[in-house]
Amino acid sequence: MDQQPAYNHVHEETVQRVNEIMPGEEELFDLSELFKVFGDSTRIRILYVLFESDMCVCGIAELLGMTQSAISHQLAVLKKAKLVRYRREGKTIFYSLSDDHVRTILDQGMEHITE
Amino acid sequence: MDQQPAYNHVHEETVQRVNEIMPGEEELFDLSELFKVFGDSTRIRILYVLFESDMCVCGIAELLGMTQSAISHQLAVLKKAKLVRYRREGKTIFYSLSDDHVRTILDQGMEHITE
DNA sequence: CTTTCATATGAGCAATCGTTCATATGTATT
DNA sequence: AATACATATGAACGATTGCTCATATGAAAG
Repeated sequence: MDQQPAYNHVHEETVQRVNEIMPGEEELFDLSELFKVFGDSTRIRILYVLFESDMCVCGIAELLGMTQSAISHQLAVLKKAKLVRYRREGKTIFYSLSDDHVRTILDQGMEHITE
Repeated sequence: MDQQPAYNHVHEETVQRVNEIMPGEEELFDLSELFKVFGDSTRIRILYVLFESDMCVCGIAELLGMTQSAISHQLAVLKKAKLVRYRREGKTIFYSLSDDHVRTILDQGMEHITE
């Protein structure tokens, strides 16, 4: 008896090519989680601050005119995504950017929206 | 009478440098809106499909194992962000990628998560 | 050890998001 | 015109998000 093809509208060849390049479930999850982090203007502003200088939490809060708590929550998100590092100096904790992908990703995004 | 400085923890010089490079309110909004679009694995999967081939809505739906409605809603989001184009051919509408930033942004994201 | 300053964290709330379901729009075929 | 097919869209739902508020942790100074 005939086996029905899984796809009717798409060439089987195309299906195979797509399946070859499609990232796995876990990679897709991690990738979308990463971009979610960039998907908030407060977090983007924090990253732009850190482009210029390492800074403590209350410094960032002052500069952006937001509460310490709000900034701390967002830094936790950036930290979890490994976009920022931190070091302790006495009572103060200084945050800094962890790598260059941050800048590249933001620059590419900026290019897209300004064309 | 002495004017109190606006910021206590941050050097005035740093404040100025940050204000110079910080994108304006509208740019920040657009930028975060753009990255929100990448922040969903269904939309990322659609983009990966379109890397391989232009495709109709029901084709994408079949390939990804999702409903036509769900895909159509997400394509509307991608369309609004100008990440995809479309052309009509009879009853069918074919979607395709609109520019190369999509690939660069996804590649940079992938580099970040796989290191 | 108590106080103070810097930061982190948990609960709660309004707002936003992604999907489903039902239905509307639009194009070709008869 | 009537039907069929491809796509779009609006309402509704549970889930997630970003902030606030109150409080906890942690380090230095007294």
